[in-house]
Amino acid sequence: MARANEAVEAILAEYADLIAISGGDPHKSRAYEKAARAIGGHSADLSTLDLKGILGIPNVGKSIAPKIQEFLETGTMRAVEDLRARIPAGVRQLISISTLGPKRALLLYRDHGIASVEELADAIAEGRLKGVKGFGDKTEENVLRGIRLLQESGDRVQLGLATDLAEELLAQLSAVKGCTRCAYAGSLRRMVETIGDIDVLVASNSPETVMEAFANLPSVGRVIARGVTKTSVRTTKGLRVDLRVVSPGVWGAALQYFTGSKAHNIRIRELAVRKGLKLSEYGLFDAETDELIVAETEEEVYERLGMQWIPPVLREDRGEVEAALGGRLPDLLADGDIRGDLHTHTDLTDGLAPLEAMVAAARARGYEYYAITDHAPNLYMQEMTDEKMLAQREKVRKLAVGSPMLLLHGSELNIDPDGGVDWDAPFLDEFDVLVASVHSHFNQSKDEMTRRIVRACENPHVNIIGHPTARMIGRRAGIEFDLEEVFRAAARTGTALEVNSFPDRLDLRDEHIMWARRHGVKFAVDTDAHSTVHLPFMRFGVGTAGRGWLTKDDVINAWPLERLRSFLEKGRP
DNA sequence: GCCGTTTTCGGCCCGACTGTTTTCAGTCG
Repeated sequence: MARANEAVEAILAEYADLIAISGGDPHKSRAYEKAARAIGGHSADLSTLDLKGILGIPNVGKSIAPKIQEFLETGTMRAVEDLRARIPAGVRQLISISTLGPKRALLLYRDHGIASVEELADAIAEGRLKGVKGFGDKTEENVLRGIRLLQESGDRVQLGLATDLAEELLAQLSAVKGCTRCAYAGSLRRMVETIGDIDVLVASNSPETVMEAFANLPSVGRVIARGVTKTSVRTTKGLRVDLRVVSPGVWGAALQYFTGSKAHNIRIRELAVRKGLKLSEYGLFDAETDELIVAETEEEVYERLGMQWIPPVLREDRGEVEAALGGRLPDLLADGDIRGDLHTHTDLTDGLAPLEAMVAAARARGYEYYAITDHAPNLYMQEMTDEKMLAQREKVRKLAVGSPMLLLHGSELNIDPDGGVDWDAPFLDEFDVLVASVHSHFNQSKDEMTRRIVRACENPHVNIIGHPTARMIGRRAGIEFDLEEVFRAAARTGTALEVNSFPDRLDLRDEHIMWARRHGVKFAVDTDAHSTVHLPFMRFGVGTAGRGWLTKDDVINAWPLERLRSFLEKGRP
């Protein structure tokens, strides 16, 4: 269920952007940015807090707190409305283009009247920015690349956002009289990394009632189309949702059909045809007599076609049909298989929650073990020191006493341009687990980058390569390296590759996971949590791992402690 | 605008990279 925090975080972040674009005090902009982040990561739901409680959130003071209250009570923030009136939404979109910040966005708008990404693309294409201060050939090229990335993601939203919205809709729909079952289908059910629209399926004998209730849900902004079996709407946040209502008797066939993928369904239907059958969203039929054979559950449909039921995350026509026919589907990693999280942060660096809160939240998830891996000193902005790290270790050791959950003390190291990491061997020796990630120098040549990561794998202290491609979905393409060579090195050296569960990373991605697995690579499905509220992101990592065909044997944090321990030793003396 | 203290206002993540304005502003992590 979505909390009030997310909406407040979004509007404060927007205000921060608008201040920056309008040429306001950069520190003020930064203050709103910090407040937005703190609220997004705050463990309590804002709507349960009074003014005093709101003021208790770090970086929220006597100016921002009343604005939050205003927003919670009225749904708007006057200060933001005022700036929105002066700066078109399209101008704000300009700064989501990588390499384009508030200064140049302001210049483009004020001096050249460019008020949207499309207008900027046109202006560059028509050469209207030639000679404009700050826009040389290289800059134009970078901006165009940024625009392409943005346009490729189009109207798609990240998996996390779509999941929150879909679950909220399902909760509301299931309360509607006459709704006997409801679920989301489509790319969301397959846990694809970005979602174009949400497909919701309802089983009901009174479709009109359900359609009527759906069109009037609070999160629905506009009804695009309304028919007997299908209603399409756009939510207040701009995401398209298609609702389909079917009779309860054909639930399984409909769910199978609307889950897709298209390629998977084509394969399944061909299979049906060869067996003298016909499959549609209304059921599996005898092709000759049109007699209904099965339709009520997905399991029956797959079974009648002579195959195992296929988990939705596998339905991409990437070999799952053959495997299901042969009874060889993998026993996929499931949420319940995860025994611990091996990559998390606290407020000692850029996290938002103190160590104790993170540990308590992890314990509440029932983990057997849990690693704290704050940033290492070479990421200078985090201001980590040996002393701070050692003091944290003391705290971790004390917290661990008497705890049923084992605490591991680690760090997220920075892989430098040559493949080296922070600290020397004696200092590294004292950690329980070490993640190493690329945080800088993203533009090295492919060869240099490959050598860099292979060297990190070869480091006997490095257990996990964090977010291996360093991509940010819709914002930054990943770094480029020779995947084969890195996968071979990871397998050879006993270095796990991370499946980072953060919805804007999901890194490695599904195809890369499949590929790496064939080389015998092991994986760590981690959240990279910077707050207690990020720990549940684990489900997105598990979904992505499933899309990559991983079983619990492939994932080191699904292993019993002793097996994990021995992996982490990595043959060190 | 927040924070912390020097309790009343000054500092705010610090360093690197990139492209271009050839001496540094803008952007990023």
